Amino acid sequence: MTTPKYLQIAERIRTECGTLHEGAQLPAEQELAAAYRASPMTVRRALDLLQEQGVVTRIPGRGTFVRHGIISKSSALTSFTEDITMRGMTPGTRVLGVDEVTPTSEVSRDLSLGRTELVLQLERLRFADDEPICLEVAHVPQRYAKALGDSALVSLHRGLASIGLAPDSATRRVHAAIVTDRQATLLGVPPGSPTLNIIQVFFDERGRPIQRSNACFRADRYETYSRVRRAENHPPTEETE
Amino acid sequence: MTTPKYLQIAERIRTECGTLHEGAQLPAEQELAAAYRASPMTVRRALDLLQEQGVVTRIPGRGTFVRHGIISKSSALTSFTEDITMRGMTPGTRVLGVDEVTPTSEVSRDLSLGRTELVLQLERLRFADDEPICLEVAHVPQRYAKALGDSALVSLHRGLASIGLAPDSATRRVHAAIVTDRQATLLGVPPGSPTLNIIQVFFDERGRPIQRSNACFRADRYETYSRVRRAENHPPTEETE
DNA sequence: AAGTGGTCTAGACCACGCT
DNA sequence: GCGTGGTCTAGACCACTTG
Repeated sequence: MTTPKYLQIAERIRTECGTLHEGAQLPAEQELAAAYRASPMTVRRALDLLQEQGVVTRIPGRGTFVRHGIISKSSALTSFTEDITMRGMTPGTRVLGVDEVTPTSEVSRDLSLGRTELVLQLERLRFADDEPICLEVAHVPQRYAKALGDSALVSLHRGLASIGLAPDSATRRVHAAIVTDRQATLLGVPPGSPTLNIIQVFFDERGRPIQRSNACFRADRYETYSRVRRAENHPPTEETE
Repeated sequence: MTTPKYLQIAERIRTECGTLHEGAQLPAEQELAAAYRASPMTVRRALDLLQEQGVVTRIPGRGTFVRHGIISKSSALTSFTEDITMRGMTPGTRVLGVDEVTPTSEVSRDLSLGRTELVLQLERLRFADDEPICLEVAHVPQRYAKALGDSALVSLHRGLASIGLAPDSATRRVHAAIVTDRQATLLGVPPGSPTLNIIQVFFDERGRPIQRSNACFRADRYETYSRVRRAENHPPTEETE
């Protein structure tokens, strides 16, 4: 077994949750332990994970309950593929277009481009279990895109990483909007539907912008979930550095 | 001892880290277990917490090391007032209603309420520079609300903090929607306008849920912004596409 | 009183980084 | 080979909710 048992159990429970209705009660931890032939502590750890990811809620003295919000999760630097697989669904992608274009002023500013620099524009329709979820437009400075070749069509981040430009941090803006006609058609939602838009600018470890992404999600199938903590206050004594 | 031992140990190790220099190696888990007179699993859980909070780094086969350099979690736990002030605007609030109500099943789950427990519901219209931008509905378990009195009307978070229930962490869900008729009227936007909805559940330092908030923002006047970093795991693993 | 999750124990074995 | 963290066991007791 290369993958830890608690992760295997978490996956099995996660898919199990997919077949249950919202608010359904899961078997008690001891029963789960017996069912999956593991010790209570191991099952507990799997449930800890699922709770952290918003898949279940646990109420002391009551039980453990299913909680499918919509999709989502994103507190760290996550990709669409990670987000979807983490919810037990199968991600898919259809490339709609690849072009060299003159960037808009907003793209140019976000990527710190020179005045004459072009960008590679990659437009993709994203799926979860064969249903369209997201229309994404990505931009990469042309000087990086050349080194990418066709690997960009497979996985943009992996392609960038292979040429020494692994994303290390990102800025993220989230806002709501109404679908455009084109978005409505591609996403298969009626006109007037709301969308959740996430604009990210990725930076490598040296702080250079390497990619911008404008992702438009169906609001009825996607939400973000994250856990935040109060500012970390303590290095109480000194921070001379 | 009402507070769990692993939390006590985490606090002691945390303060211990404050007196050590960056990168200093902590004693092995077994030594820590002996020093704090706890079992290995309990110490492990304390270290899990500290690692998640960025206080220490653990490297398999090497050891556990102090890491008080970084901080700046993605988006910290902020209140509406802090948020608006930080954007250079002047916050304002109008209380629309205060009631004791039977919670919906969703509120009940999020706050881990007993089946018969009531909640204090506080509905507020929030302003930035005298313009309405957010309609917020907050819920507090009745057993806490009693100790609050009228201080809740001034500042909910400050009131909770004054009775020893300072928010320490929160879960945050963000999704998009279309205004209801009532929201449109209160926020002063036309029907069919998009909204950015943020549902937060606040927890005290012991992880007990103390408040839930459902905030509905005008999409034309509000977006979230955050900076995220790659997970601090090991350098070169995992995909980000 | 019964059932649930929350905590805790006192060990075990493994994979890994080192020398 | 040694020490480290990572996983896992098979129980135990407690606090809590519910009938």
